[in-house]
Amino acid sequence: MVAPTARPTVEVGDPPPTKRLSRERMLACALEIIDQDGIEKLSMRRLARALDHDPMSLYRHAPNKAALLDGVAETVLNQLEVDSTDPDWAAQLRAVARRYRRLALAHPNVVPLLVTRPLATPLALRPKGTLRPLEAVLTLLTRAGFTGPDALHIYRALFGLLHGHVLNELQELVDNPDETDDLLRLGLHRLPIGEFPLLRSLATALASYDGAAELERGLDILLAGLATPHP
Amino acid sequence: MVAPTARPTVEVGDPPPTKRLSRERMLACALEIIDQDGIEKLSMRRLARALDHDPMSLYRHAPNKAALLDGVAETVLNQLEVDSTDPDWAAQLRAVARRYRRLALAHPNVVPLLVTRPLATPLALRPKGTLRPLEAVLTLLTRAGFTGPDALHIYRALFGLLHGHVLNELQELVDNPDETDDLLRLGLHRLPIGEFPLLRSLATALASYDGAAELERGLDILLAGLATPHP
DNA sequence: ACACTGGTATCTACACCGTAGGTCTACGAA
DNA sequence: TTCGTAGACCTACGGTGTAGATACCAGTGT
Repeated sequence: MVAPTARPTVEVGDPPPTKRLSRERMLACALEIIDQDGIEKLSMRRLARALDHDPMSLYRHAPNKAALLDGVAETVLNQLEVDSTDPDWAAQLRAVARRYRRLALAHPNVVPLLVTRPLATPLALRPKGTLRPLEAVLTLLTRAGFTGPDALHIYRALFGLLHGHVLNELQELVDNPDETDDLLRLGLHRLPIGEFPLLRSLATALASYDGAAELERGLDILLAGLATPHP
Repeated sequence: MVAPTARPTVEVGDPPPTKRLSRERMLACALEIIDQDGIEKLSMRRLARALDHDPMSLYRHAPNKAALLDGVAETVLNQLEVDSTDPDWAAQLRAVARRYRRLALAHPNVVPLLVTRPLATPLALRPKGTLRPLEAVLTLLTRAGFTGPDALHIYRALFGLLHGHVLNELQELVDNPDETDDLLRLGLHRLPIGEFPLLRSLATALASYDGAAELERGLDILLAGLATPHP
């Protein structure tokens, strides 16, 4: 028992040991965990452990876990650049689409959040970062001469296409990448042969999916279709 | 202490009190819960309670909760009719699309499962009910003269469109349905006015979204686009 | 110098979750 | 009768999100 009265200001480890928790740091760390292990492995406790803080401190920067997930989706979506001053609106939409695809492929585990979270929140209550791309596309299109409703229509068509495409592309994950035979690589040999003959016969076609080309073709069709008669 | 030796065959309540649990009953009940309260409110314990059984009995019919969710998605998707003998393939695709939309609107809370679960499972390991519509569309299209890869391509385009559209349409939920003013009804008055001027100005356009018409237009564009040059 | 105050970090606790493992019961076959 | 087996039930474990109490600490008024 040495100097029982001495109570130095710092004792057993600075309470905010690494750094002073901020919303950005928290969301960045959450994104990292999700990228590595998927959404369902992200828990408040694990996130706090990764940040070297008490779990409850997280609630200072997000009212609950759902809001935290919204925040993660927001940080990813905020990396989507939209140049609303581009005079060639169609080219800019193409560029946005390509960037969106790149983002989705960079964070495949976040895609369920991107497509699903908006279903849970009425539009006006969504995190502002989520609405920014929408507003940006709207200004791009109205500057190009479209009316408001038409711009909205085109925005919806574009992101419908994007969501659909990204979901398609991310499904093309491979069962056993080391296998050389497409049928085995995709695990299709497990299918009851009498029941799914066509599906089984398309092994090589399935294996040679080209996401980038597929998206370009979708954009071709969409942009051509938008040029034809008004809704 | 009366007759300590007496041990009647039925004691405190028939152990399977309501009925003899089956996979169908289990999935139907799970679907009901999800329809009412959403996915995150479905727990094994609550499902068991609703079925008047022990939670652990559920594991006799599904190896784990993820499989149960897959089963729910499967039961919904199995209600999607595809007539692969229809000689007019385009008309049949339209019909499938409309039925899919109707299904999604009937079970909006299941849609996250429909679009998300496939991301977690390689194609060949998915529940067979999930692959049935795929095989059916493929036979429809090959009977119509398309090659296998082309049929696959069209299938992907169709379901990309459908997923995108359904996600779009289900976002259009309204914040406060009693309000007459569109701006208030959508809660758009809460947006910082300087930041989202266009979005705010589109309140009435947002409020008058017509999902059925939008889908038809998407189908028009898609089917027209498929008629033009080959990939 | 002191007491007080208000915000922040931490701790404890609660109700619930998914599910591994063991036990009890009922029933068809030998 | 005995046995094997399949199904239902129970208990228990480690985890979850988060409400609420508590501990701390800077800043301010006196």
